[in-house]
Amino acid sequence: MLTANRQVHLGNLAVAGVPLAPFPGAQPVMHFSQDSTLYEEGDDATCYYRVVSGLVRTCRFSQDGRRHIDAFYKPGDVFGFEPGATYRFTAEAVTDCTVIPCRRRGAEEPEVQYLYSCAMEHLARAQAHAQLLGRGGAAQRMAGFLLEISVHKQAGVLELPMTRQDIADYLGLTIETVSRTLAQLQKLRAIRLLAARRIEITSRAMLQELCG
Amino acid sequence: MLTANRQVHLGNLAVAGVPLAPFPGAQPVMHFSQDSTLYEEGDDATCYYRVVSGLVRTCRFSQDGRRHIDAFYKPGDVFGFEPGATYRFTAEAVTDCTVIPCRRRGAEEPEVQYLYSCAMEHLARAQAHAQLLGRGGAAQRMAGFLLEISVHKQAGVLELPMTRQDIADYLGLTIETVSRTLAQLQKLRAIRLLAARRIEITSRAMLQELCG
DNA sequence: CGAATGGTTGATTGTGATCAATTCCCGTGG
DNA sequence: CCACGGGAATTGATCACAATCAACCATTCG
Repeated sequence: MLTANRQVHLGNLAVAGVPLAPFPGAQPVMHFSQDSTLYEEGDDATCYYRVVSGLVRTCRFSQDGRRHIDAFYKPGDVFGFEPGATYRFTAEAVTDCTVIPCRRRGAEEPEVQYLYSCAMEHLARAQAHAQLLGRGGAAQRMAGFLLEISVHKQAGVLELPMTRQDIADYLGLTIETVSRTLAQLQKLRAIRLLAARRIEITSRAMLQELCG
Repeated sequence: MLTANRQVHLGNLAVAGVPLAPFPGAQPVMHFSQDSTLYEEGDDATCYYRVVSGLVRTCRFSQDGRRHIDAFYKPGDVFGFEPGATYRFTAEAVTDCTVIPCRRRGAEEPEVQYLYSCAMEHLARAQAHAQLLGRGGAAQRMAGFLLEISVHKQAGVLELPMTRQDIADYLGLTIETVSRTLAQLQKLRAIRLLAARRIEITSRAMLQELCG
């Protein structure tokens, strides 16, 4: 088992001990296994989802075969709502995961109120992502990514649920560059590579300085 | 005069002849001259705005001095609403422009309904921007940019209100690369450079193929 | 044990950044 | 009208960084 979010209690909808806001119109939970597809780009956007456990990615493919990862969603995050009638991204399970689907209804209250806050949350993330990609260097992007996924983590040790390819496609780099850049950050004493998927952040300050 | 949106009628709030949706809580219009600042990152986000005429950019500076342009807003677009209490970007006038400010009120109906659709619109744009920046080549980014700003334009000739530096900061490139890439696209017969700020799109299909 | 997958490391190439002149475009003033 | 000046844009030469191509290593699984 890659992920181990043992604190999930479906009964009261709490993740890691933190109770979640009510999720209007929730349906029974669904399980997906690693690398399976939750929905595909172009499908009718009948539902949006909240992640209960595991990690989900939304992505899209260019016609030259390159994959662009739009975002990662961790427990508590909501994804899959759309301005239009169809999904603009494909959603896939990075790890085995559990999600709560929720039928889209015709923009009633208080659903809109809730969705609005979600949309703003997503907006901020997408803008941050664009800024990350606009920044020149691989080190800057990598530093930004590490800070992004380690936010809300007080402990210095990160478990990365995603592969190097996932990271590369999220940062607009190649796996080789991701690997080299991590090695380089380790040489700078900003991080320590405990294992391929385990990273200790030894100097958050240095990462922040790197990504500006 | 750089911009010439002569069809603006303030009386009935129409832009280029197309009537705009009502703008709840609108205040008297404001004018800003080229390169002036509408608000700065960190200011209290008291208002959001709709562009009546001209072009507005939202941007942010990294501590190494590099500028990242988040988005351009043209007549009819709404910008400046925020998840938090302060602006996360600086807004500047690319050209002389006129905007309608609107006080943020405490999330009442039907304001939220309206803001929700704006947020989703912004979200889609920010995601598209991130994807543009994630794509490798300068030609791909440039092609994507040209398609983006020429959408809703049937005529083949584009008037660019922004400088090469603006384009560069939006695409995460340098002005030299922007210039060279445009020249290259011209050699491919995808566009024709009529003047520095006038571009004719001769093959939209080729641009689409380039950016995938 | 061998195959498969994911990750790292090395050598080389290619693309865009950087540094450095020019050229173009406009508005101004003689 | 033309000369001039200044900002914007283009073009050229070189350099740096990440992509690519290619082995190689580590771990897991049959």
